[in-house]
Amino acid sequence: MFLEQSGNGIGFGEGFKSMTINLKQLSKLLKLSPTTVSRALADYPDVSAKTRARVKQMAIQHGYQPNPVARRLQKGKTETIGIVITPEQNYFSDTFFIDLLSGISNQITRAGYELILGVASDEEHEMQSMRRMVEGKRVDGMILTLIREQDPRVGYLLDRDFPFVLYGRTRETRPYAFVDMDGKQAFEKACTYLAGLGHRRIALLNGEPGFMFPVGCREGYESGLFLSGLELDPDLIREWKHKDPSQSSYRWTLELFKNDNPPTAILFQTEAVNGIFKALDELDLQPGKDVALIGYDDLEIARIHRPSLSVLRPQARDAGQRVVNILMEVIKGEDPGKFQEIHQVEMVIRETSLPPS
Amino acid sequence: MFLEQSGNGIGFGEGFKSMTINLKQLSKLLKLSPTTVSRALADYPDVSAKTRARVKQMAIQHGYQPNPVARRLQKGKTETIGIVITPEQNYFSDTFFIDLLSGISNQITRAGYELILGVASDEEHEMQSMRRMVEGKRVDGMILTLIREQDPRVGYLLDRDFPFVLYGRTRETRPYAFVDMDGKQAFEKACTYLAGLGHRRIALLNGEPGFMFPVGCREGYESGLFLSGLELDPDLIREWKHKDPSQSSYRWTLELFKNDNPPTAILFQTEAVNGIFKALDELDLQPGKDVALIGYDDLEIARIHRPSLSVLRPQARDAGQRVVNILMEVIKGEDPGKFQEIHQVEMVIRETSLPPS
DNA sequence: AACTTTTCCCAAAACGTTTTGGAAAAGGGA
DNA sequence: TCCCTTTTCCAAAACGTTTTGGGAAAAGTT
Repeated sequence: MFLEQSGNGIGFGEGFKSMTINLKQLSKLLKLSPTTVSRALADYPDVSAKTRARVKQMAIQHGYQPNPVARRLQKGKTETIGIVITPEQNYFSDTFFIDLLSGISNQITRAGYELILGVASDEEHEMQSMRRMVEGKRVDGMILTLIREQDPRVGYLLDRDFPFVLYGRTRETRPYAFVDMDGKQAFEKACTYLAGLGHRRIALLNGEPGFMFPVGCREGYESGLFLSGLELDPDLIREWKHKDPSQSSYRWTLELFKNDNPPTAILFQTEAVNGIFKALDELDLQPGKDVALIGYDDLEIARIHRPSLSVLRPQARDAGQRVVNILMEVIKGEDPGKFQEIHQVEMVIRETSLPPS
Repeated sequence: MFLEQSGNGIGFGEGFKSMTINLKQLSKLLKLSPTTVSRALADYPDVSAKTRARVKQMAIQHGYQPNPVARRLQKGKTETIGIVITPEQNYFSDTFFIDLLSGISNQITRAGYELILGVASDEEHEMQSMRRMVEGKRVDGMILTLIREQDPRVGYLLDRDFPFVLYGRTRETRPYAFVDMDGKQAFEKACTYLAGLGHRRIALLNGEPGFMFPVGCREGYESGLFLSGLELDPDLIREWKHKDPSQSSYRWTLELFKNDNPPTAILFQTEAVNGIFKALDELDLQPGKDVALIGYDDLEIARIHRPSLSVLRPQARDAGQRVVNILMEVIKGEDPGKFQEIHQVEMVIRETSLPPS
């Protein structure tokens, strides 16, 4: 027959046998060297247009795809990006993280790369999972999410010059690449909007300290108050817990209204909305009517709820795509410091942002 | 110096340079052949205990780890498992899917394998993403979730004898491996429990047809009614939409109570709980008091809500681990038909499963 | 002492690509 | 016709492992 090779090739047996053709077989079919076939497919100029066409046609006909493992070995690249998620902090709560992941996956696939996923139960395993990827030469680059103010992962990767991009920011003086949402600007916008409606007592139910994203939210809140000529009242700031957003936000909302001079509006991360709704319900306060609400992240519940929740909406999918594009540049050797993007956050006014009654 | 090799090895330059040692370098350090070092590390019996110890010690000292890409090429395995998720059906809604993923990731890492993730926006891309993995020789096996009654993915994989395991089941006569939750038994249990409390009008707000899991739920519901001597009333069965669980369940709940003889209890998937709560609220019915509720899946909201929601709780993490263990067997060549597991589902009685008032 | 067996090690091949460094063939200009 | 380019192809090496198929030395056996 055509193929002299024995072990390797067309033949059916027990279990899964790859029925795909490899380079050597294809080149034999074409009566060309593997070199030429490889170069033809890679559009090198030193192969004639005629044979290139012939090669490509035959490759398509036989469904030839270069074995990625072999290519990776030769190229010295894994063509793989790593990401580690931690379910404990329920980050996955809704569409937001999935949108991010969707954007990431999308671009990675487009580049012909692979996304490998680690799931870690806590900070320690998170680091462990990342080290396995990095030191085990399993990935060319890392994507980091849910960044902490002091984040050991960033130092680790910087120390060994390993390519990575943050979704978020951290406190680190050395330059690194990141894509972040402008939480500050978002909260400032929401705060001045509410103040513009006449609200004078605006509360902030913020994310847990230690993580970086609440920092920007608070800055924006404070700046918004200032721009609106309002005093900052520490009694109007509370922080919910990541492990248990609903419960903690529930308790803190009740707390807020024990105040002699309670808030007429609350800014918060939408994750915490269930607890807030529940507390308001108990207090016989109607969301939107008695208390204005603006959440950060446009989760399903925000759209569904009646009254529907006004929100700040980050474009997570776009951000995910940018993260990957940047990471590819960094992997190529570009200076990470060049890639520091802060994305604007849109405000969606729905039914819970009325003037005070 | 020690190493004659030039290109490859200890040396710092622009970008990331692997500072890890490879087999050849390690063997030179040990004055042994690469063969022997490799075999020593793999615990072959044909290397003396003394040199084995020496090799291992040196390997640890230099942090040697075999390059996975090279090993994969030689072994003809990718050491990689693929999974494709579809955010559109908001499957990710809460802890359930993450628990599953956590169990999966856990076992995969333990086996030294990798989990690669595809994110697909719809059925078509889902298939496309899977084909890329399978035909591109990027994985040794696939894990499938969110299975449909007629699921083209299963036929595709069976046709080419490619190893896979379902989390769930489908309508397919050829044998295949799966791990599924006993939704039937769960709903039967819940239904008879409610009937035992005296409920005579028990409604089912079920998942969308087309997917497989609502089938078992319905069977269990019907069987539970039968065992309790209750009539099946088609008016008490409704189906919410995957794309929009809260909205559709909200509408259907309102509908249910337009009935002349409205239900006193509802069985449903916890995903749909927000809509149900909202509808009951509007109808001035108190969950648990006026209407008993039992949900399928123990999401955060179920624990948080007051009254807390009685639920059927699948052990998703365990199931994830089993899926991987089974997949490893199938990859080894075991008959997939041998691995068909149906896991029991626990019932957690909380505050919404009281007798009718 | 002369075998046989066991122990311990290794050179070479293989996995499937891509890259390197030519070499043969074809074309062009005198 | 001869030399010089350009075009077109390819053999061999390389990527870093594991496996194959011995082979030499040491240990037993008679």
